[in-house]
This record gives sequence, structure tokens and C-alpha cells, in this order.
Amino acid sequence: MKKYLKILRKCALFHQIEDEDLIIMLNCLGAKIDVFDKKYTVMSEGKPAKYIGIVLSGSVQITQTDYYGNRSILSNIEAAEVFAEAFACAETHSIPITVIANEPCEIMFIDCSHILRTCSNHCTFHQQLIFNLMKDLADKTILFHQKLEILSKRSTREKLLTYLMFQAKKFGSDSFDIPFDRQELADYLEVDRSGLSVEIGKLRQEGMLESNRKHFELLWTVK
Amino acid sequence: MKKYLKILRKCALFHQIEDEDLIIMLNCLGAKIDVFDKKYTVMSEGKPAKYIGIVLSGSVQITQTDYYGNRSILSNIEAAEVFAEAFACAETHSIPITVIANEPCEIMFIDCSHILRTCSNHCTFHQQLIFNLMKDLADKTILFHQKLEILSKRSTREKLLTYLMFQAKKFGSDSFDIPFDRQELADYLEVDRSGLSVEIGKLRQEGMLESNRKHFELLWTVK
DNA sequence: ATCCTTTTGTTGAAATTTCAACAGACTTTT
DNA sequence: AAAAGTCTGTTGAAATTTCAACAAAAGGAT
Repeated sequence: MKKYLKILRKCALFHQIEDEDLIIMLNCLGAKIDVFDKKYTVMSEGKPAKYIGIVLSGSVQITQTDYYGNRSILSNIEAAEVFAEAFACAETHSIPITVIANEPCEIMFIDCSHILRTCSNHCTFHQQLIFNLMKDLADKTILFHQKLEILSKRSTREKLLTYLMFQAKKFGSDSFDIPFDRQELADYLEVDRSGLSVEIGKLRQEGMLESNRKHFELLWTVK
Repeated sequence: MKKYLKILRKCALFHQIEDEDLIIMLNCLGAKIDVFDKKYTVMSEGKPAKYIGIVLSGSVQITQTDYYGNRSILSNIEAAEVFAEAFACAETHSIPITVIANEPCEIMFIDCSHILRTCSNHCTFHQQLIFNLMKDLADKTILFHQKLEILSKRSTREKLLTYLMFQAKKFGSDSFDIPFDRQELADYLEVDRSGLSVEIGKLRQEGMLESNRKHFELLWTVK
């Protein structure tokens, strides 16, 4: 477990918890670690919403597929980030999402019921953990709110520009890489891939941006 | 404050907190109550994200308006429900939403910093409050997730059907009233009002549903 | 009961998105 | 280094959505 301390310290869930305490707590919570190869399913739709997932290395995609087979990508989760926490905390019976490894991954799973019901040992860090979980959920809500703002735009162009603006804000720079290829970006923005390519081409022609595959550079000033 | 106990007891934020304790806590937290007439602004975009709002009577709409003046409706908040908690808990500097009263309303405001930083009196109920807040945020995330599922549908028809399905599930019945008129429903589903009316007409003709203004009855079996 | 206002449904034209299919560029594998 | 596979950009046609404008229906006020 110790080899993961470096990344776990960066995880918002464990803010303000000392290394030694963290090790004790993870034992107490019965944390388990699994590894997954690229494209493997980390969690699948319909399964019980029991576990919170924490990405220790690699990254995963949160996806949803409807009965016509249309994939939609909800979000991309990087190392040190948490996923599926809302379903586990809300004690939903089953999760409505599928989680796929983007690359070889190590994932930590924690049974959420161990977090929600204070353990018999009365870890003193438990209250801090719940507080951190609350902060994490608030941040997730903000992120979902951003995604709603993107999807609420009516045109492919506006969806794309809104997304790029949020990314620029996130990275604090007008030059950044996105974690999606074209098809994935289309599935994230919920638009047609070819239409998206056309729109990117137009923006390039208009001098609004430069882009090469996953790299983007915004050339219009975000005041 | 006592006259609001009946509704406050129904608020998820105060689960497992006894009446007497609740009164003490609300004082401790410096809760304030304001009243608003129909269509008045309860909170406006850009203002500091300091307060959590609780609807004591009436209902409010969470809206967002872009620079072209397109209104989008994020959600409808009924009595005993909470709003703006995510922005306050995540300590965002300003809120990106505007809250409008649907009808005459009484709203309780609590400065979130009083919740996040345990007060000097060390109320014992404080930990319970934070736990409840976490649960509430998890539930909100689920709701946002549902809205994302609606907006991720590509056609007006599918957005509408997905919304109606969630409503039927929420009310546990195929017959229910929605809290929106046509224009508001269009602003919630992020589609054109006239196109929405056409789609409702088609579904009626196909025998999929019956509807009259805000009342809907689903005639296809959700297995 | 009548007038005034708001809401809903309709329609046709314009704009946009989706779909399917393909070619060229780029990667990865052998 | 060649072959195979994946990703991106293009294109034209079909389907859908948006927009604007108006009429009918419903609700409120006097």
C-alpha cells in the first residue's frame, strides 16, 4: 500500500490526513486494488453501486450506451481522481454507467458503506474523510454543471467553443491537449463526428484556433 | 422559527436532528428568512456563492441565460428542497445561475462557511449536518446525471420521452403533472418550443400518451 | 359576459445536424 | 520497411431543428 502514498496524497478524498493515518484508515476501510489493461471494463452498468473508485495510475472514461448503441462519454477521470462516488453515496441500487480503462490502470476500490457507517474502531480521521467526500461531491456537481452548460448549447460550434473555453480555464492556458480523439470528443459533446470535424476546420480557417489532433490553441482572446 | 419546523423536518439537510437541536443549530448558523413575490429574483448570477438556499414555501426555478438571451432552465426546486449548495460548498467565488420565484416564496439562507468551519460552540449536530449535506450533494449529482442523460439524446422526441420517463419514475405513476408550461419545458429540454409542441402532438396521435397542458399520462408500458 | 393576456398548436422556409461513404494521413504491428 | 489498422477531414443527400409568424384556446380581470 505504501507505494501508492505519493498518488493518494494528491487525492482530494484524503486531504488533511497524515500518511500513517491514511494507511491505517485504508486497512480499516478494506480498500482493494485491481489492475486493468487498456480498453478493459473497470465497472459496468447495472452492477450494484457499492464501491467508490480511485484512479492510482492511468486514466478511465465514464461512458453510457443507450439501446441503439450510441455511446456517450460523461467524463474522463485522471490519476488521483475519484469516480462512482455519487452513486455509492446516494445508495443507488445499481450504477447507470460503464467505466473503461483508457490505458493500463491501477484502481483502488473502497466499499462506500464502510465510509457512510462510522467503523467500530472510531477512526478519528473518519470525520475528515466524510468532510472531504462532501467537498469532492460539491466539486463533481460543479463539473456536471459545466457539462450541462456545454450540452445546453444548441449548435455543434457553440458546444465545442464552450468546451474549449472550460479546458483553457482548467489549464490556465490557451494552449492545451484534450484527453479525447475526434470520435471521443464528438461522443462527449453529443454531436456528429463529421460535423465536428467540419466545425473545427471552419474555426481554423477563421483564425479562431490552431489544432493538431488532440492539441488545441485558442487564438481568440477570452477577456 | 418554530412555525417552519414542519417543513424543515422534511428537508434532507436536517435528517436525524431533533426539533430542539434544530432550532439551536439554526440560530448558531445564523439562518435568515426572506420572502419573495412571484417572478422575483432570489439569487442572481455573478453574486458571491456564500449562501445555501432552502425553500420553505412555494417553489423556485434555477435558470441560466447566455449572452444571446437564451434562457435555459436547470431545475425546479420545490418546498423543503435545497439549492445553490454545490457552489457554496465548493467555495466557488461567484454563482453561475439565477434563481427565480415561481410563486410567492419563503426562503431560508444559511451562510455555508458556518457549516464548513465547525462553530466555536461545537454543536454535536454539526457532524450530522455535514453528513446530510454530503448525502444531499450525492442526490443532486444523481439528478444532474439524469439531466445529462436527457440532454445527451439527439432528438427532441427522445429528450422528451426520457424526461417523461424520469418523471413517471419519480412520481411512481404514469399519470402526473410537470412543473413547466410548454416554453419552460422547451427551455428545460433545450429544444425549440414549436418543435416540442409538434412532437407532443405526434406522440398523442400515435397513442403513446395523453396530455393536457401540464398534465401527462403515459400509455406505453415502461417494463 | 367581455376584453385582454398568456399559452399552445400549426405551418413553411431556412439553417443545421446526421448519416454514409471514402480518401488521405498517421500509427502500430509484423 | 511494408502492411494493416486507426483516425481525421470531406462531401452530398436526407432528416431534423430552428425560426418567425399567426390563429385558436384557455385563463384572468373588470
